Amino acid sequence: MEKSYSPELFETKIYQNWLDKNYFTTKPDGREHYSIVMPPPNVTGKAHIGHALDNTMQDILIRTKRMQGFNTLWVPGTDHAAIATEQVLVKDLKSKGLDKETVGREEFLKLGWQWYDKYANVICDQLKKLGISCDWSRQAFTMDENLNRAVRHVFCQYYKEGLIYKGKRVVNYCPSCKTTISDNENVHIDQSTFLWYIKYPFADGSGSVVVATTRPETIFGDTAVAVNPNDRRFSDKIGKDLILPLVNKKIKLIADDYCEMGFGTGAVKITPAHDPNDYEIGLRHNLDVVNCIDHDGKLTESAGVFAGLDRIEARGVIEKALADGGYLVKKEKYKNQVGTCERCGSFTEPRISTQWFVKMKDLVKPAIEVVKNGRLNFHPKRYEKTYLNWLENIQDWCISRQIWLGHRIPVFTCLNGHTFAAESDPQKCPICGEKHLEQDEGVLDTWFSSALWPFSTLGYPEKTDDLKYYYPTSALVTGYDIITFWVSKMVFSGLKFMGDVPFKDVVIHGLVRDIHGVKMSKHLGNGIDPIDMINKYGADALRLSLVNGMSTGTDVKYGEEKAKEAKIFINKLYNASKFVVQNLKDVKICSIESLNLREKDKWILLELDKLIKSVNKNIDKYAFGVATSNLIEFTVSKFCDWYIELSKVDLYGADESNKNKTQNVLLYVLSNLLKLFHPFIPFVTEYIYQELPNSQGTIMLAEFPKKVQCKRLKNNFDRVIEIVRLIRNARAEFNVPDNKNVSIFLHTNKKDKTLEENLNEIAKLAHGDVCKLVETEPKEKCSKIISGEIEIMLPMGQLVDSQKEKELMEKEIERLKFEIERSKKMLSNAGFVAKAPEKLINSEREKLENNLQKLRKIENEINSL
RNA sequence: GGGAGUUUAGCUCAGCUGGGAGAGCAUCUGCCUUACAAGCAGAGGGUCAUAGGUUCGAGCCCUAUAACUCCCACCA
Repeated sequence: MEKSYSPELFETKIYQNWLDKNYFTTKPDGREHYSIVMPPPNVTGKAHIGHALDNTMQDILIRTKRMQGFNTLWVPGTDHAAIATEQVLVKDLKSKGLDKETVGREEFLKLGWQWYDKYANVICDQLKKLGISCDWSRQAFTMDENLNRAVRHVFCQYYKEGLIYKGKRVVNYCPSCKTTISDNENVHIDQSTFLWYIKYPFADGSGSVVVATTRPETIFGDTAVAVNPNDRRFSDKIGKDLILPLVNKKIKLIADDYCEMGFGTGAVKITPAHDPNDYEIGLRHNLDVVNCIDHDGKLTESAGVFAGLDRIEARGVIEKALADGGYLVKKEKYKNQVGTCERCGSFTEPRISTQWFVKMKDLVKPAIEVVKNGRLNFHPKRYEKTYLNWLENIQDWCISRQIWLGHRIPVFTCLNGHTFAAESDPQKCPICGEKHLEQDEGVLDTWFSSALWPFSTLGYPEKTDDLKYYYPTSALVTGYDIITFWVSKMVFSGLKFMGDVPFKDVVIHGLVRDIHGVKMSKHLGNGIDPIDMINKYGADALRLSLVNGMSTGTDVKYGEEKAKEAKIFINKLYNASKFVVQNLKDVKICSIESLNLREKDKWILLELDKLIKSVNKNIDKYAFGVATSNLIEFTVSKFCDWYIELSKVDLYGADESNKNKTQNVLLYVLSNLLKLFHPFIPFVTEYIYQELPNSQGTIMLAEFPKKVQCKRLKNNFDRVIEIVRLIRNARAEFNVPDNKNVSIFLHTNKKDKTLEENLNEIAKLAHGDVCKLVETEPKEKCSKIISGEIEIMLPMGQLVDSQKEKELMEKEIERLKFEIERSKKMLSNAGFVAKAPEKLINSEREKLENNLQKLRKIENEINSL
């Protein structure tokens, strides 16, 4: 083994070896399956720390299950992220003085594919550095031809069943991305703005109505003013004409329940083309729909002289015009929320347009059902609420986008006006035979294809063996931010087209934030590049640092320090392993059970057994953070601090039989520990495993430990640990430095095999030149410590300050008295004695007895001083 | 407006169905002991947000309050 832990020396090599040996690829067989589909990152993106977390968690599951003997499949892939990519391409064209239209759709799509091809493997290559064990031979892309087949199949199925319709709606529109976006992608942010109070005079000159609005620039789209039907202030005026300021058009004062009497002035302007509520009101009252903002976000000709103004600039201009005309009553500060585009951040514009929709109400019912009846489980469970809440209030899904990249809507119209959907490009109209067909201009929402991911990647719509064997998948691992976007869509799609849930467990993790809890962003420059971390600390350190101590569903605060710490720990594991390996050169390997085990061996094996059970349990619960803390705690505080230190007595001693026992136990514990650690830190565990004398093949395919293969592990070794601790404490209290050896004398009235067996060990760990059991007190002046039946005597001679000794004893007496009081109080509580479990009462009585005994001994001691 | 989460040591967080408050980092002390100074040994440090309640017993359960965070929602 190399002298020190240097992941850069072996990580890449090991990964290549795994790939070469095809350890990640799999196909259906007779075993039980365990499958995961990777949430596809954007193909043009860079791996960020969130991907690292997401994929590490999946890899932990896959590696564990693989070692447990399952047929494990992990399908990797990428998403085409149409809007984002199109934006980049448009910008690129612009820099060359071109635009989409001049290039043309066909050419533009070619550019798109060039772009996708260029990036196809960038992010996946980055993810490979993490060590993830997915089946790269199945790498998918949401724009792949077979995925397109799935998309069109599903679309046509919906279409046939009347679940897809084309409709006029007010939808969110991003004037910067120039496309419709779904409600999900429309993020509301708080803004400080104003409420403008505008006077709308009655046409007959009988006064006016004042309306309050946050959007004066939409005045040109007003086709009515509404008040509440129960509002007395207006009851005699309903139905009268008003003059629309600046436009001088007549509009009606109408009554509609939507208006709240208490808000603003009680009157609200109605702009059906630019507000979903107003649109509904417009339908009820049969109002005109006037578009006053176009697809560039500029005022239309309906704004007369103001036409062509940008909607945001227009606000000030209109305000001035209104003021000049005497229409502006007042303007007051106001806080509200506005929609912004998730991608580009610009204000979205509710705009009336014709779009394609999927009817959601019925589609979603089974998706609600499976969560309620437990066929699909969220971890942690509380995220079921997010999911259910969204599905129960579902609106129809706007699936059309006005861009060119992506899956084009497979709807065609012939010259005779027949419209139909087709799975493959048709030659003629199926109704009239007309050959001249026009395809719908729009493309589908990216999520339309991602919704099919768990089965489209397995071959759908073909009924493949993969699909039969690996579907439904076992778990989906993703962030909570994507539950409504994606998880819900996969669930109803899976249920609809496969007749079963797409996965049984949804494992939710949080966002990775910076060390102060702030969301990482390019803008703030607080992002941490996972590839940097890998280069500096190794992939294992990155993985461990992301997962250790995390709890599912909660945000992770992450700083470089954590990777550093993780590397320090792995270094410790590495060094411990190096120690073991170096001392196994002459080992005669035999089964643990065949050895005549000593107390200390049983002790570490029992601890290992507890660890194995806890790791298994916590991986099953997706509590990876608990599993790693337990692993680390065992490694450092049990294996390194105690067993390895104890082992030196035998390894450097003369007794061959004891040496061999120790060697075998070391080997057994270490190889089990490595296996348990492997899903979390795959590289270093593989590296070390290959150095072990009993390793066979890769650790990846070794059996994941279920329990220690040995019975009768009960032991009393904790007593030895306790004694060592007491001696160390005493030494520290009396300022006896570690490099000064002191003899250790133990006295007990009972025969104590554990002690007899471990005298050398105690001497070694407590820095004694010798450790002896004695019948009587030695002649030297000793400091005495009581541990139950055992008296520990340390002849520290002149090092000991008897005053100090007395103080310590008094302190101990204080403590004991306090404890005794406490026990007495509890035991004299009638309620406690009557109702508490017997076990607890007994242990309390025992404690009291012990403490009383100790107290007597120490009091004797202090008196004799 | 609706919903969820958080509040425990100086910092970051564990604490599973209620039975004597934990870890890591940081701080202090001693040690270069032949796996590891990226280390070892020891120590200090907490009214478990607040107020009530249930219970023999509450960090944990119930009720209210406060602060912070997030998600959802069409109040002009």
